[in-house]
Amino acid sequence: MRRTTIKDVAKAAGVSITTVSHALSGGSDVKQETRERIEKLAAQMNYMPSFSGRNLKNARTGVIGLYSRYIRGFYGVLADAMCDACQQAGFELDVILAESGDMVMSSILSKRVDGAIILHSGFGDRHTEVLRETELPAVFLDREFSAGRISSVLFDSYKTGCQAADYLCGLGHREFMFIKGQDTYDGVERRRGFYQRLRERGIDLPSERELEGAFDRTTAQRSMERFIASGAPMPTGIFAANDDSAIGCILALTAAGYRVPEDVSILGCDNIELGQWYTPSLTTMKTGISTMGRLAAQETIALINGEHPGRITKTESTIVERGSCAGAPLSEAAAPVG
Amino acid sequence: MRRTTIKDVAKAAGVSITTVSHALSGGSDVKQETRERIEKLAAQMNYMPSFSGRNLKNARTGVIGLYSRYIRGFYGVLADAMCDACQQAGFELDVILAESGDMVMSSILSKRVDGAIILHSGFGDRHTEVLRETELPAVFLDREFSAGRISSVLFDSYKTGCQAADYLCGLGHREFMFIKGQDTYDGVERRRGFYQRLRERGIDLPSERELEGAFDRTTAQRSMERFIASGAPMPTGIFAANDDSAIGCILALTAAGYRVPEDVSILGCDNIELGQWYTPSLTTMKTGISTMGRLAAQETIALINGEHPGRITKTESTIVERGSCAGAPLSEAAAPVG
DNA sequence: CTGAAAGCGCTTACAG
DNA sequence: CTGAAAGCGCTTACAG
Repeated sequence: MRRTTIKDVAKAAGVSITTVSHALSGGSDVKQETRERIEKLAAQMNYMPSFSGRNLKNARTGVIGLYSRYIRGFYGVLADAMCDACQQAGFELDVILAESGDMVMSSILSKRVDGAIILHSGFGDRHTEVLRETELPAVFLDREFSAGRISSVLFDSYKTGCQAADYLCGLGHREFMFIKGQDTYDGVERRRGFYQRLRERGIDLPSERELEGAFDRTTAQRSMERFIASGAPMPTGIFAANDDSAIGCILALTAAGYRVPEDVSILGCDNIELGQWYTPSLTTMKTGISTMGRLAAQETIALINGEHPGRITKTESTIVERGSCAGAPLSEAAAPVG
Repeated sequence: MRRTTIKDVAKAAGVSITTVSHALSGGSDVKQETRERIEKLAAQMNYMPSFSGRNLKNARTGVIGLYSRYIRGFYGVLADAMCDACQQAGFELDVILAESGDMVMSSILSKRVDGAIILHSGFGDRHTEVLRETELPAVFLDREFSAGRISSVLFDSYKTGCQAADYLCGLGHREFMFIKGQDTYDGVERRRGFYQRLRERGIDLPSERELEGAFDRTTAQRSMERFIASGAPMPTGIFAANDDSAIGCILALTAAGYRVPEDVSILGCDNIELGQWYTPSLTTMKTGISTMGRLAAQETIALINGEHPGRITKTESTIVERGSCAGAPLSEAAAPVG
């Protein structure tokens, strides 16, 4: 690969590299004529300062890194929102796909980014401790942690769980079921809020009515099929830890002859696009992924600028009422048709 | 931010920076005992060679850059597949979100990546010319171009268009419609193949039966509504430039009383996830996004390794038969029910 | 307004 | 087996 350096430009312009640097950075005084000549030459020669050369002196890269294992789906929406916020502030967003927490840490320790946004299940307490020692501005999206220059930006998933309970209770339901997600921050908190609010309302959710799930369609579907096969009475209000699980549930229920929402109401969480096209369309909790992405990027930038120390920010959810929830049926428990 | 450098490690270990470098890079001979002491110290001190320091000497970054404007949806699936292929070859994939072609070019000229995968509508001929001069290994995903160290990896969208025509003709259709996409490589080529194959079969597609679309649901839906309102006879076989447009069409048609696929068959393109859940489920051309991502990453790596000069690779589509296409109805033109 | 020089953190011949 | 020295491409006091 051919690389044009500042030396080449200096030689072509007949000046020192110092003058080229000055002319191009625009900072210090350079004679108008000289500056123009250099700028023209630089453009002509496709000169662009080397990232590494510049960074070695500056200790500032101008890039914010988003560290994750995947980038499809949820992550992509998040990243697009972050990108907008970064560009507005003059930063570039790099999505750095890392297999392990160690790889995330290595990349951070190699001083490639001015700030890091971390959403990686492989990033453990050990890494967090190192991160804190480096004093690099960083934002977590999947755990509640703050210190020095480290913040967290999260969904208020506990509250979301509470809202879910309130909504279903408001429709008159008294018999509930919860479809678990994975043991991530959001999975745990949504569950905790849902149970807590039911308890406050004097409603007990027995453990056999908590079904296994993994944030995907299939696991929830299988769990529900097993529950149906067990012959246990079907509750009328179901909260699934996310939309995919809710859809898996609906699939199993309708296959067994239950009507949604007439017999059973199902409330999802996330507001994925598919939800509005599904039949029945999915009633769900809208968590606001783009908002979170924007907030996370802005928080990272604020941390880089030293505007305030690390802190925890939470964003709230709103309900999206569609076709999968209705008032509780008159009889205590739901039964399949025919 | 605190930064541990090779000097700190050298001082702590009581050796020169040369020895630290040797010990950590693993290459040259260092006494076993010394190496172990240095490795232990480096780990303890959270030392990791600076990306910039190392890169300045090496002229090799170990990173492959994916340059695009967005990362959600389609792009995310692509990036995840690329990431797998990159990691297998010891490269890191960075997704660099750039607003403009100039930004892509600047990033490339700043020598931050060993190879670039480019999927950016803002990257024009002017940029391509500069790219060629830099001799940086690069792969385009959205144009047919090859030279020196530049390859293209593409969907064979012309052939996809041909297959679409063959499939609908095979079902007995003779009256067609095409829903346009945008003027991207794939949009243009899908159209070209579809028309060409119809022509070969002696079928003419009059211009009033080419409807405007923009690869999204809404534009296609509006176009179809206008067509219906015009009172022109409805063809029985429709090929939409992508799945979103196909869904827009179905929305407009069913709202007007047409039955899909009994009255009108609709064939999409892309095989998006939604297609299988939609009612009717969408018959579509599966283009293989993950395959393309993997191929693109492998091609970039081959170019970096100098295995062969730039070239053009195309991947083919396969039909996914579902519920939106059926045999042509007996009457010449479709009519809405009731 | 311009330039010589130091130095950022590393690697790599080269000498010992 | 170990280290002094040069140099990668830049920026930034500093001198003139």
